[in-house]
Amino acid sequence: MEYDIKLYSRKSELLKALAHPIRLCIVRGLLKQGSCNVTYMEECLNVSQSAISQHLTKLKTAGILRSIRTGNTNMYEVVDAEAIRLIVCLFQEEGKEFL
Amino acid sequence: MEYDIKLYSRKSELLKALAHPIRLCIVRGLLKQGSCNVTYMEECLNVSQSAISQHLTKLKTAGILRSIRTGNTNMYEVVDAEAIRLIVCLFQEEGKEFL
DNA sequence: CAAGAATATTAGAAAACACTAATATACTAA
DNA sequence: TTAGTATATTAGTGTTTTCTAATATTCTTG
Repeated sequence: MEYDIKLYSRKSELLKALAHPIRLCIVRGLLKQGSCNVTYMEECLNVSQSAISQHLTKLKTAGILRSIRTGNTNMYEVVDAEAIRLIVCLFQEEGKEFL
Repeated sequence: MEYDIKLYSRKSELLKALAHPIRLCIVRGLLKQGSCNVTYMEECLNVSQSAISQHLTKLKTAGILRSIRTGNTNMYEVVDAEAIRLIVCLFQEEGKEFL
């Protein structure tokens, strides 16, 4: 049992970033529908604007999402391949497709 | 973006349980070598006995590990299929085998 | 320009986490 | 039975997380 701190810290940072029901739903939702803006998420998830925004910031800081501003709205999308793999794995039920 | 709270909470609990470098190392180590006891982990990871024990408890509570007591020592092993899938996915590097 | 819409940021409080130090429990062996 | 070994539990403390409420920033539009 080798403890490569760097490796395990990096991997667990990824897990931590995803380890919240709202963030998990956001990332999976984005994977399913490509991209969307903050207000839409706010309405769907029924969570305050500030809370959503803070979760998005966390996901962005972790390198999982990026945002593209178009005028007044900010579209988010998933960009981290490892996160995508993980989500797909996490939600693949035996015998079912994910997307 | 449907927010099935139950589903996402359950999944994020699993992620949270794994989202710590020491716990991640423990679970992956156990996957690699089948099972091992607390003292061994303590020495390998160079973490205090109490800390290890507390992490193990957390993993056990999450249903990821179980322990089998034999006399004086407690052997732990991974029992959660979903956790195994996740770890394998997380550590599979492109083009490489995991185990 | 003024008002409104979309989003981000900040401050602060409550809860959860992770560690240490100390102690408890349970078994083994002299 | 006493000492030692392996592990668990508890209490306490500092840190991190997550939320709300308030405010700030940026754009758009009348």
